[in-house]
Amino acid sequence: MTAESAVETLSHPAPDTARDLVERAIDRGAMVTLFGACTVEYQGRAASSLGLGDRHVTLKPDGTALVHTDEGQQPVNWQPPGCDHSVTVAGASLVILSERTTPDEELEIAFETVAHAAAFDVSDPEELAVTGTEADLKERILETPDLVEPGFTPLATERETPAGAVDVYGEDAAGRTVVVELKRRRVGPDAVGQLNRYVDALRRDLHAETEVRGVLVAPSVTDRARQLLAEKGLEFVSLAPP
Amino acid sequence: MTAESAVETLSHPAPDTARDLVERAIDRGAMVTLFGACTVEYQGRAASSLGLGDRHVTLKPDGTALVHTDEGQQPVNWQPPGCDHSVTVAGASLVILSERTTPDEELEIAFETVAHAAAFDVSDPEELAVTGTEADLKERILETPDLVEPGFTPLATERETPAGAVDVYGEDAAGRTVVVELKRRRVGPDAVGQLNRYVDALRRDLHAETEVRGVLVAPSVTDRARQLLAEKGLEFVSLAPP
DNA sequence: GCATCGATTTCGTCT
DNA sequence: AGACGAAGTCGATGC
Repeated sequence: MTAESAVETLSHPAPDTARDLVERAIDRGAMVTLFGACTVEYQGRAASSLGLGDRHVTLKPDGTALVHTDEGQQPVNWQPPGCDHSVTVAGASLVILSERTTPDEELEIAFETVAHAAAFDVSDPEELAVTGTEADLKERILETPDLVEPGFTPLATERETPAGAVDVYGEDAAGRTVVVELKRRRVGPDAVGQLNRYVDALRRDLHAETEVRGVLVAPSVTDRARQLLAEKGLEFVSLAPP
Repeated sequence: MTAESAVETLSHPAPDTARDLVERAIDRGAMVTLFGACTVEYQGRAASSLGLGDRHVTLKPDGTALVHTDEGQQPVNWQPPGCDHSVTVAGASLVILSERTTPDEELEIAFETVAHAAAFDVSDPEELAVTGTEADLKERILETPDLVEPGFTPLATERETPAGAVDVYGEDAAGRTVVVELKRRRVGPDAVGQLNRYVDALRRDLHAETEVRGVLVAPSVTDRARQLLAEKGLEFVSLAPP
């Protein structure tokens, strides 16, 4: 990150010229972008094929590959971090190959035409700071347990059960065990199923005479989720992250 | 998508020059990319702040915004399709603002330095064709129901229950109701919870004397998922998408 | 518009 | 490496 960051660009380069730039950029750990008409083939956990069209391709120094069309937030094709990228010229085409193992996956991008190629030297020392997450909601409850209900006492977070870890584990004013499942946003049936699994597991694990309550804490619930809560004898408390 | 796709680029432009290019590109429905040192602020469903660093920014004609660092497949910040993008100059900075309503969300990218700016005219007539999905697994079972078990007869797909839609609904050789939940890959406790919700719901809905079996079809299960299946009296059949 | 669920989910954390 | 659950998840479908 400098006032004059190192940038190398080519407009409508010949395949050989583009290959040289991409090869050098990958070698020195730069970020590469390509734009042009290409086809994309993927094989791995699934398989896909994409006919000729204009796309924007990004190769990151960590081994990520992204193929973006003009629509959508998600790339139309991609490869996760840790892949090996290589570039070759096949006839008049520039071919990008991105591969990895465990699982075996391969992404091939064949540019019939490269309209633009660029290499960027990237320096990014900063970490993203996010608020409004489930972790923030948990802290809020640990600071003010009464928000769950008067007399609630947290005893542990991430307490392990045979069905997984409970977000907040505690007891109510009457000494009954309380399992709290937190969600940062409006919840559906899946969250009720999750809470129910934990309550079930603890009822099995703890002594038979121990009463176990399950409380779902979230900003709101859907109708179906509320129905499922009622059927399972579980409770809901409306609360959002700070 | 032409042999000479329209591409406009600037290296180390002045803020005003970059603003003009970005503004014109947005107006004509082109894809915009920017690279340089910037800060990013987000407020909406959550909130985040990102200090100064080199990033690659993409603005798509459908209103998507993406901010990528040198690491990770996911953008460090973003805005989904449907947002309004605007560009202004504030002092020496180029500021990109991306906004939407329902929910109210705002992303502000302030470039201290623009190392590169580009506008791409995109034409992409092709649709992605994917195989190896859950839908492919479903088709496989409908074609050859014996893969679930000899004598299995599918009666409906996406059959509605009070707990959600069942992937494949049918009956076994003895006439018992069978609920099949499909997963394209190895499954954990969540899938068992899902299947259990459907089975529970149907046992309530159907007459008391009707026996309901639940079968999870996936390539494999985790130990915990297998344990939960056993506790709930549910079954597992190993099968992968074609 | 909301609800539900799949996804080549990705990502972080912990075992 | 695998398991488990969160995510500003996104995206597709149905109501």
